[in-house]
Amino acid sequence: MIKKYKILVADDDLDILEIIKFNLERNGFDVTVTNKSTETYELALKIKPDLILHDVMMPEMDGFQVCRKVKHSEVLKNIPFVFLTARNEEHSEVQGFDLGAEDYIAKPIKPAALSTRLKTIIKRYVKEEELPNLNVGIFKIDRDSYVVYKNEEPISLPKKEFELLYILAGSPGKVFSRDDVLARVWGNDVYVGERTVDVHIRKIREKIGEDFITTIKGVGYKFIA
Amino acid sequence: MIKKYKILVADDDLDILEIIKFNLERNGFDVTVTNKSTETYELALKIKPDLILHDVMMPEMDGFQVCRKVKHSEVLKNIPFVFLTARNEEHSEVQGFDLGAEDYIAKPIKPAALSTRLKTIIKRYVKEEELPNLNVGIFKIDRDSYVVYKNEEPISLPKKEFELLYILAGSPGKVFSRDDVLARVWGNDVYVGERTVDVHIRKIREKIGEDFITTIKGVGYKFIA
DNA sequence: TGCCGTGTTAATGTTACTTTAATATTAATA
DNA sequence: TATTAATATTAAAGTAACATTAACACGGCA
Repeated sequence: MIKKYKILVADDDLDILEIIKFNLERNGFDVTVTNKSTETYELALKIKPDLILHDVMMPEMDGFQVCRKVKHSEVLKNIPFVFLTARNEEHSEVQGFDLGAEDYIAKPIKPAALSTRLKTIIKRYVKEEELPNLNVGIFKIDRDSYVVYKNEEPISLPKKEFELLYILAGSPGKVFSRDDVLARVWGNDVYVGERTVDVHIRKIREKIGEDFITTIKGVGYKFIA
Repeated sequence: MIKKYKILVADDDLDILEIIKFNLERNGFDVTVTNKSTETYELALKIKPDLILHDVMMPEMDGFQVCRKVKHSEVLKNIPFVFLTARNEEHSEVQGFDLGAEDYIAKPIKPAALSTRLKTIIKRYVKEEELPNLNVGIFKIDRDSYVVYKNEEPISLPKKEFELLYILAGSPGKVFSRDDVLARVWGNDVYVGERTVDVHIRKIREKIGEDFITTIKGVGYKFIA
């Protein structure tokens, strides 16, 4: 499962919203938009975005007000808040605003740059939980190199097979239903058939041997060490 | 990656700020400006500039006061602090000020000269971290000469190819995503497409041989020793 | 000025991974 | 052992990811 970052975008210009949404989604973000800054806070509470991208100049509430409100919320205050500013607006005003370490992006927006920039900002905040390498029985499962060692023999697995084995081997003996596996390897919003899991299990068994993953009929699969 | 130096500029004249900002940015600096000397210190704490360029004569706090404050901060005291002085101000006053090894620049400013001058000053302070040469398997990667030796055979690589190989070979076996590579070789604020990495990998493989960089589909590339 | 080397992009080709669907096999149980 | 449900197996279709090539832009330099 590739972590899909959620971005909340607020701008009163519907065209800009459209452009941003289109481009970010094409780059694998999960995008929610609003054209009313009064809604930003409620929306943020609801969807818990990984980043808020907010126009500075908006009717009713400006970006600074929204930012302050967000930063006073226990739940939301750790979400990076990025300002969108028109080129001729006062950048210094943004810079002077006590943002913690917030950032700002100037319009007009360069789509290619935007995704990269946001990813960088998110990564700075959300320190990816480092998933540990595993040592289970005769197997060593090494995420750094995407290689599984059976005793000393290196076996290279493609992504899905690797992640599936990683989940199973992470809790040896525990049975995972196909639904569990799909949720954890494919993610909660990807819908593929359950038989797909069977096929991947087949591939893994071919590569690491038949004796390490057992089937519990009517339940699912488990890894045995 | 070319290190992009951050300059913090303080001057009460907005026109001068504009000119300086424009010219420094054109020369590849990352520029933050303020027209309030009372803000300099806070801003510096926030953005950690590589150099502070500060007008001497400013309302509220003059440059000397700001400089003193900065030099008393554990975090900031190693940042070079450069004074901007009007031609008819007392240079001797600046020279007499106990600056450590600070510098000053006289207005009116010659844009072309400015960038060069600042670069020189920064380099004097910021001793570039010395990256070590690598010996990995049959390869020797020599930063001094930008040459890769495969056994004894010297292979000359252009900059980007060299840096890319250097990153990969620096952690043999570890998989680097294209994003990782872009961040580390191109830097966090340069936006080129991911396919660019593929092309460079191609060039490197052509030169050092096909068997040393492996592709992990869906993940990235790794160097094997 | 024109050429060469480097870096980037875009277009196209190719590979191999993923998913599905069809069929076979196995296990439970009556 | 016949029936059924569940899983295994396989091949084929679909797709995503990567490889390759060519074209262009740009700067340095003869």
